[in-house]
Amino acid sequence: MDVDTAHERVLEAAETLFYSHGIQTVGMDAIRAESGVSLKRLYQCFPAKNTLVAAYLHRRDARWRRDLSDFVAAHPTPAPRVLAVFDFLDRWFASPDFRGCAFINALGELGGTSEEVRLAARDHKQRLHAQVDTWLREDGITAANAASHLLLLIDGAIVSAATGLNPHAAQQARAVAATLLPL
Amino acid sequence: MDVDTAHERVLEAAETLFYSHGIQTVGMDAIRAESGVSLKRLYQCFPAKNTLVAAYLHRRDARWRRDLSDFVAAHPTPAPRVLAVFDFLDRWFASPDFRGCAFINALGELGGTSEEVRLAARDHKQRLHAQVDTWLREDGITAANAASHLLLLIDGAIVSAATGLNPHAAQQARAVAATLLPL
DNA sequence: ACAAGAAGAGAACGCACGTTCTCTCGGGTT
DNA sequence: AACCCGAGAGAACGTGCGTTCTCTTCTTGT
Repeated sequence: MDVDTAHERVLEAAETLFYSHGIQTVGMDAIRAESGVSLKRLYQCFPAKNTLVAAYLHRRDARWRRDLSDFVAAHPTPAPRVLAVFDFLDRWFASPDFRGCAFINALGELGGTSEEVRLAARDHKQRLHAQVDTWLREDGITAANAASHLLLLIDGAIVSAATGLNPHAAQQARAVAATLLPL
Repeated sequence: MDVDTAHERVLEAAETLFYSHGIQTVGMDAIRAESGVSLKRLYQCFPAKNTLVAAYLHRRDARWRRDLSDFVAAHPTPAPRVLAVFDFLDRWFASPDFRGCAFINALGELGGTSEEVRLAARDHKQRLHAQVDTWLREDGITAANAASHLLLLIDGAIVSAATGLNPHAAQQARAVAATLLPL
C-alpha cells in the first residue's frame, strides 16, 4: 500500500472514530482495524497518538469550514446570505452521526490537559468567526460585534442540538439571527 | 473519619478534579490524594468510578443551578429579570478556574460512550431551560420559544468564553437577549 | 490489660493501551 | 535459485489505572 493512501486512510479512520467515540476512548489498535493500515505503517505516518490527534483536528477544521463555505455558496439566501449558515447547521444536526462540534468536544475532553487541543479549538472558532465576518462585510453589514453575536448563536445551536433536546435549534438560531441583521 | 464527611470530601475533590482536568484523565488515586479519604472508604462510598461520576454530575447540576438562582434573586435587574442570568455568566467566566460547562465537557468526552452521561447533560440543560421559562413567565413574557432562544445565547456564551476567544461573551449575549425580550 | 473489629496505607492484580520488536512472507535483483 | 529488502501480523513491553487484598495500627468494650 502506498504511504500516501495509508496516511489518508488513517486520517479518515481517526476522524470517524475520534468524532463518534471521543479521543481517549479510541485506541491506536481501533484505528489500525478501521483503517486497515498496519501498526508499523501507522507509526511511520504518525509517530505518536498526539500527532494523529493534531492532524485529525487540523483536517476536521479544514473540511468542516470548506463544507460550510460550499454550502453557503450553493444556497444563496434572499437577504443576508450569512443566514445560510443556519441552514447548513440544520442539515448537519439531522445527519445520523451528528455528535456536536468536534472542537467543543475535544476542548471538553482535553482542554484542561493539552495546550495543543485548546489552541486547535480556539483557532477553529476564530477562523469561523473570520469567515462569518467576511460574509457580513460582503453583505454590507457593519453592525458592531455582529459576527460575534452570530457565533454565539451558532455555538449555542450546536450545543442545543448535541444534547438532543432541541431538534429545531438551527431554525431557532436562524430566527434570532434574522432579527439581529438589518434587512 | 465519619462516613458522611468522607462522602462529602470525595465529592468535593471529584468536582474540583473532574471539572478542571476532565473525567478520564483523573484517576481514583488522584481523588484519594485530593480528598484525603482512603481508597477503601472511597470505594465504600462509591463502589465504582461510574457512580462517582454520576454523583459528581448530579451534585454539580444542583449546585450550579442553585448558585444561578441565588444570584438572580440577589441581583434584580430593571426590566426582565432573566437578564441577570448573563451577569451571572459574566462573573463565572471571569473566575480563574473557569473551564466551560461541566456538562458540555462531559458530553464531549463521554457522550459517545456513556448513556448515563448523555442523559445527565440533557437533564441539566432541560432543567435550566425550565428555570429560564419560569422567570420569563413571572415577567409576563410569553413570546414563543423565548426560553429556547435564551438557552442558545447562554450555551453560545459559555462556549465562546471557554475557548478564551471572547472575554465579553456574556455581555454580548446579554445585549442580544435584551433585543429579543419586550421591555 | 487484652481481644476484636474497624480503618488507613499502600501493595497487588488484571487489564487496557501506547509503543516497539520479531517473525514470517512475498517480490524483485543478480 | 539465492538473497535481500520491505511490509504486515501480531506478540511483547512498560506503564497507568480501576479495583481488591493484606498488613498494621488504633480504638473500644469488658
